[in-house]
Parts: sequence; C-alpha cells; structure tokens
Amino acid sequence: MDSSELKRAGLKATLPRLKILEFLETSKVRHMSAEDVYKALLESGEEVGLATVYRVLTQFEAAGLVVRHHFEGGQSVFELEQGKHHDHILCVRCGRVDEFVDETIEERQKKIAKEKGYAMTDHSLYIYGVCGDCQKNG
Amino acid sequence: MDSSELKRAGLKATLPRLKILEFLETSKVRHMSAEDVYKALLESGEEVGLATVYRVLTQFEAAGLVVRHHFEGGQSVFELEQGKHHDHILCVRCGRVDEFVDETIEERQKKIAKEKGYAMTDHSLYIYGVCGDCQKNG
DNA sequence: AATAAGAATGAGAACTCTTCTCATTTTCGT
DNA sequence: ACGAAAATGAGAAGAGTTCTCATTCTTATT
Repeated sequence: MDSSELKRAGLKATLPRLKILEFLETSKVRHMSAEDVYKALLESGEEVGLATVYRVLTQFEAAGLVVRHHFEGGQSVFELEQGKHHDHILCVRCGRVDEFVDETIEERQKKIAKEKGYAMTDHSLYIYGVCGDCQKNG
Repeated sequence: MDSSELKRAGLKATLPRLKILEFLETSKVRHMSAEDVYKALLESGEEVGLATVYRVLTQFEAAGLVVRHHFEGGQSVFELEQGKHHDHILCVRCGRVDEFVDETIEERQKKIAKEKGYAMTDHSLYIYGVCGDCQKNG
C-alpha cells in the first residue's frame, strides 16, 4: 500500500485510510455510498468501523481526494477525484450512472451566475432517465 | 378558503390540506421545508401535525401542485408549482434562492440524454455561489 | 528500536429528517 | 343527518449520518 497520496493530502497514513483509499482506487464501481464502502471492506475481511468510513470519506472530500454527490434517494455517494469535472446522468430504473461533460452548459452556468450577481462556487447537474438497457428489458 | 384546487387535483378538501395550500400560496417565501411549513402553521395558531405536513406535501407533489427539491443540506424543500419549469441558483452564505431558465441548457440536456441512450425523465440543476449582498457584507 | 504525545479508531449512543402505525376524527355522497 | 371510507395526529420507528469517549495507533524524537 502506498501512503504517499495520503501524506500529500495532509493526512496521516493510518490503516483504515489506506484500506479505504485502496478500495476506492481498485473498485470497478465508481460511485459508492459510505455503506457500500463499509460492506465491501467487511466482505474482504477488513475490520473498519462504519463511523470511520464516514469520517474518512469526509476527510477525503475536504482534501480533494474524493467528490461527494447528492443523488436522489437521500444518501451521499462518493467518487474518486479524477481531475476533470463532469456531471452525471443516472438511470432511475437500475441505478446505472454515466458521466458527461458539456462545455456549453458550463459556460451558460457561469453566465447565469454572473447575471444574477453571484460569485459561483459550485454547481450540480443530474439528468435522470431510463437507460438503454432498461428501455429494452421492460 | 377555496377547495376547488384540491378537488381538481383529486384530493379531498380536508382542513389540513386547505391550510397548507393556503399557506404556500400566501407566503412570500417560495421555498420551504416541511418543518418550515409546520412551524409557520403552528405560529399562526393552526393545529396541524408534522406527519400530516409531510404526508400532504408528498401528496401535493404527486398531484403536481408542488415541486420537491433536494438542495444541499439533506432536507427536502417544496415550492408551489408555477407552470413553468425553472432551475435554481442559491447562496451558500445566506440561503437565498433565485430562479432561472436557460433554453440552451435545456436543449443540451436533451441532446446528452439522447446521445447516452437515455429516455430522459427529469433533471436537476443547482448553481451554488455567494450572492451580491453577501459579497458586499463580508 | 523504545517512548511519549497527540491523533485516529471503533462501538454504540444520539441526532436529524422522514415515514409508519393505528386509534380517533373528518369528509362527503346519499 | 348518517355511515363508509378516508384523513389526521401522536408517537414509535427507520434510514442515514454524526458524535462521544475510552482505547489503540502513528510518528517524531531519543
């Protein structure tokens, strides 16, 4: 396990943090709730408390290692930071998540914020729909 | 009090529903949580249970009288339906909420959904920032 | 490598928002 | 006005998340 990423983020290289980071980096699923991370670690035999998972994910978010999303459904979803901003389109049927970037939308948002007199700090855009597979399968 | 709106929406004209609807229609604040509605009714001497407020707002949403938003911060916020779709820009400092419509963004969203193979059902766009007043005052 | 000080962890309590349960009350067609 | 069906209110319960605090781990220093 490599602790340099944590150190670079200003976090001590503790075992739980290393395990969580490693899991996020090796998982094929990119968007996970705290509970998802907790369960996955348990199943792979790692002993990490749920409170720690929440704490660590929040720290990772503050450190910019991870991005937190508020998809519909109430619980936070975390995603490894990949450097490039993107928005999400999700399937309301199966929960699938796809990503996209649209420069035109980005520009319009900046324009709107300026027009309304806001200093824009952030934005979130979610498109909901039924994905191709779910349209076929009923 | 006018019960025709409720009847039109397929809901019995009960006292709690009338009071809640009237409150939503006369309030100057347009975006309110269930708790906000509950407290406001209490203060004006109306006896309505919190569970009923939640239930009724959810029914109003299903009936299309009201739109539910998931602003950051965990709790649902409700807004009287005004016929015309719009998105929101909110101040992270004072909580102020402004509305906007941008046809270009709407179009791009449809295009993206189509490209990704989704049958779009809905979308949510929130811009966060610091409003003009808050920029001046610190 | 041992130590000591401070930070992090884990278990469960606690908290917030929301929904559920069910006995009681209200609505509305007749 | 009556009665069946629906709605309400109070509190319990549930989901997700944060907090508390005693114990354990990390790391800088010997």
